[in-house]
Order: sequence, then C-alpha cells, then structure tokens
Amino acid sequence: MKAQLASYLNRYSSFSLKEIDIIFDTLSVQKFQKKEFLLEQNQVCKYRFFIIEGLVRYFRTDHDGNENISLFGIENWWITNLDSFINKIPSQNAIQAIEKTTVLYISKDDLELLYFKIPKLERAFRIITEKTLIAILRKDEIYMKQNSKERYYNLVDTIPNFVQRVPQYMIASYLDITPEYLSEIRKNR
Amino acid sequence: MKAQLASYLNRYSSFSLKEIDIIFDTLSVQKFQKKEFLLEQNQVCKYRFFIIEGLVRYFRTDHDGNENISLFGIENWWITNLDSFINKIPSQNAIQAIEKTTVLYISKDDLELLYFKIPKLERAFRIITEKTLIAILRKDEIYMKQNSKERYYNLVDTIPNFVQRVPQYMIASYLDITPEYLSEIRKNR
DNA sequence: CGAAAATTTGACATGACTCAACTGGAGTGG
DNA sequence: CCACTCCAGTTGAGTCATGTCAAATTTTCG
Repeated sequence: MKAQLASYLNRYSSFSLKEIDIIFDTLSVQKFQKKEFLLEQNQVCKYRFFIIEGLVRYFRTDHDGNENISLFGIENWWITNLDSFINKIPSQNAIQAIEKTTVLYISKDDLELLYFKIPKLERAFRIITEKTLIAILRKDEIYMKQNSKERYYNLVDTIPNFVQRVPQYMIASYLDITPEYLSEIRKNR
Repeated sequence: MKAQLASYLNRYSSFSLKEIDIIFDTLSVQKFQKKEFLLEQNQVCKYRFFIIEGLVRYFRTDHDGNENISLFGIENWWITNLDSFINKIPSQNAIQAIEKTTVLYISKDDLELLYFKIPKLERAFRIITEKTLIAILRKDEIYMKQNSKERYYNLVDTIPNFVQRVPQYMIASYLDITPEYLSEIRKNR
C-alpha cells in the first residue's frame, strides 16, 4: 500500500522515502465490505479517502427516496465530500462501497499539518485538485450536449468494463436516466 | 487594481506587501471591449485571467453552429480553460467579453515561477481550485435534479441582477434550455 | 430611421418519464 | 439442494416536458 501511494504521489511531485514515510504514517487504513458506508448522509465528512482497491459511489437520497449518484470512486482516486470536509457542514451525500474496498484516509487537521511539514504535498494536492476539476468540467460538457443514448455509449466506450462492475440502475442514476429508459436504450443496439 | 488583488489573495493566505508587489508585477493588464475574445476556440489557452471588472462567457460552438455556454466569469474570479492551459492543448471553448472587461493575466511559466518564489501562492491556488471545484459540483447537483423552470428561478434567486446583465439567450444556453422554451417559462411566471 | 439581433408566439414532434405488471436470476433458510 | 423471496431488469401503455421550426414582434444600436 505504501508503494502504491508513493507511486501515485510521485506523479505530481517527487517525494523522498522519508517524506513518503511521514505521509503514510499519518494516514489510516480501513476496509469496507460491499454496501458499507464510508460516509453517511447528513454527517460531516471528516476524511479524505484514497482508494487503494475497490469501488464506491457518491450519492444522495432525495425527498422521494430516489438515490442520485453523482460520482464513482475507483482505485487511485481520492474521494470525499469536499464541501463538507472543508467547511465542516453536514454532507448531503453518502459514500458507499459497491465492491469490497480498501482505503487510506486522513482528517483535515492532519492534512493541514502535512501541508505544513511537506510543502511539496500542497503542490501535489493543488495539481490533483486541478485534475479533478478538469475531469468534472469535461464530464459536464460532454453530458450537457448529449442525449441519454449518447451518454450511455460514451461511458461504455470511455471506460470499458466499468458497466460490468456496476449494477445497471446505478449507471442509469449516474447518467441521469431512469432505469426503465436505459433498458430501452440497450434493447435497441 | 493592486489593492483589489491583494484583498482577494489575502482571503486565502496572508501575503506581505512585498509579496503582493512581486505577484502584481508578474501579472499583465488588459482591457477587452464587449464581444472581444480573451481566448478563441481551437487556440491553446496561454493565460489564466483574473477579472478585475466586467463579465465574460466561456462557451463552445458545436457542429451545428450552436453556442453552448458552460460558465460565466465575473469580478474577482479566475477564468481560463484549465485543460488547455495546463496540458497545452487546443481549447474547445472560447472566452468572450459580454461587458467591457478588465483583466490581469499570467502565463503558465510565470505562474510556476511565482509558486516557486512564493509557496504561499501555491497554497492560495490550492484553496481557490478547491472552491471552484465545490462550486461546480454544487451546480451539477442542483441542475441534475431540477427541471428547466426550477433551474431558471434558482439562478434568478441565487444571483439577483445577474439576468439583467446577460442576454436571455445566453442564460438559456447556460441553463441548457432553448431560448424559446425559456421565453415560455418566463411568460407563466 | 432602418437593419440586425433578441425575444415571443404557436403548431407540432419526440425523447424521456411514470406506473404497473412481468421475468429471471441470486441468495437464503429449511 | 430445493423452494421461496427479493431485487434487478424488462416491457408496454399513456403522458408530459421540452425541443424544433417558422413566423411575428420587439428591442437594440449604428
């Protein structure tokens, strides 16, 4: 796990072994079974989670009880409710394991401390956040301009095998399509 | 302008007068008339723009010639095509002044240099990027779950006076509604 | 004042949703 | 290891929100 983290972080800035040790020692490890929650709706999100292995969904349950997925998190991604984490406000979203998932996690205070001790980490997170922003903006642009069918096949083409890892109704929710209509789409090619 | 920049940056980290001087001296100033382009579609976005005053739109023109606005930029916001700026790839989007607009701008190399000279600036940008990400995610969530009418009145309520500053067809484009249908919506309260 | 651009109006078309019923497979307990 | 249940996925009928297109009207601005 330390090696995985090191190779991930070194993509963004080069860290010495000693620095990696400090960072790794500040992180905690936790395993979640399928369907376990990393974060419950209406709780303050106290951690940033780095997914070592597995798959999670980030979603909210609305007034009518519909679950609405806005993100998935996979290996080598950070996942958190940033708004809740930074501003210490209750999260409108939950984070739940779809597969058995192993994460490293860190609290806000510990992360700030690390930024202070290892400024290069602040740089790494500046870049990571920029990349995340770019990814979200790309998704927005693509999805704004495409109809349901295009969105679905875009996903299928962009991340092959992904639809195999996730139940169809979750894909539908993520693409903002009803499960019934997605079924319809799939039937016609 | 220097005072405005200073007060903006000090929201995120505290900078000495000397540091502000260094930063300000690295930035250039430019004015754009209404309809002038800060960035043309298919060009590489060479700068990050900080809007001192005015209003711009960030949009792409699709194959059918439809303009599709995904962002607006107003006073005290940075605007750029981050993907293009960072990865030096042609921008799918243009940035154009809607009102007479004054900006400060900086190139990637100069910004990197500043990060190096003034690490606190890297911190500030880490936080700014996080805030931007939070704003985009909030927008996503709101808009995913609301119909056209709700989206429109949400915008009207959230940023009063904004709809007065921007032609209606641009609001429609931003909200992903046809101009005709937005007109319909407004008619019925 | 006149031309061009923005907005509105109305008729019609359709993508996507709702709801309810059905099918099929996966997991569980007896 | 069978029978039962439960949940995901499918199907179909009916409906609605929103889009398209074309024309009329209003506003903007040189």
